[in-house]
Amino acid sequence: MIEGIRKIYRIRARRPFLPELPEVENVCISLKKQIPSGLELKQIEFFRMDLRFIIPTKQLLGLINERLVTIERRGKYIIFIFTRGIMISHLGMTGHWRVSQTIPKSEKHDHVQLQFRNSSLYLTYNDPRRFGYLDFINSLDQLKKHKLFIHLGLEPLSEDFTAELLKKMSQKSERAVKIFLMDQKNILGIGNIYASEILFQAKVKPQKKANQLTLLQWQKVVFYSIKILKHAIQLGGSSIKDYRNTNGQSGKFQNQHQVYGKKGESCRTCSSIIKSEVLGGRATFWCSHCQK
DNA sequence: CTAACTCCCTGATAGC
DNA sequence: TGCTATCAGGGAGTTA
Repeated sequence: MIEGIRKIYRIRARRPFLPELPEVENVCISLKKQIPSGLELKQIEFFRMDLRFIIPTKQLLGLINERLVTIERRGKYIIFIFTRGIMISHLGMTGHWRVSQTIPKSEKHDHVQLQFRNSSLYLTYNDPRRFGYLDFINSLDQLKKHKLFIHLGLEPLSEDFTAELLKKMSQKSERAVKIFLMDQKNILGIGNIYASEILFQAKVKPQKKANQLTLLQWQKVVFYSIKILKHAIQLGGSSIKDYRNTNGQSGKFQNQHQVYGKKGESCRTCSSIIKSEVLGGRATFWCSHCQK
């Protein structure tokens, strides 16, 4: 029993912060709260340029003296819209932004720092694994043509996200439905954790081929995608409000996991043992009794 | 065209 | 105590 508890704590402590749609949404919400629109960018400092891609430093420096208009999310991307020019941020696996009201104490893996005028507000990008990246574009029109955005799929919290459309999109796909869900060309923002959780609630086995799901099963996938993502946004929103003091690692959503990271534990619905398997190179968890 | 595989990177962990 | 090997994961790039 005690060994079981120890095991759970070990897994929780080890679990990294994985920015999927709800986490990125919360980052955007807290950034918007802390950085009032209209602030003018005073300075950008680059401590290193080699993230996932080389940061276009010259172009980003062009944002100096521009005012921040707003911050938006597209899938897992954060879009900082300035009066002239846009900064795109992807957090990869371990990226996070922190806001401080005073000169920030430098931390290991800080890569970029923005300073705003007349408020001594600082925005620092930290990313240990450097899977994240920053880019620059001139306007929102260019966003649609951006090579990283041109193939992006459905926003799951939009009206386009319907079972009928998913069924149509998956008609020819022989891939496992979990891989289909995680493919950003199909749906935005669903990562490894939420894919397992959504399929558990929808009672669909992750290995089932995407083109073999019935309309009813797609309806369940859509319903629980929206429900779980919204729920996770709410929980993250409540736990991340002291965002500037944290590095984003403290969300409450992980306490809601039914299957992810629970290999060998009992299913909360039927008490069967949760199974685990690597699918498409990613750890996958499911209940073979509940999910067909 | 689709799908599968490889690789990038660091910190946590296991094994010795 | 410290060393080395292994692994996780988003997703672009490469190969089949």
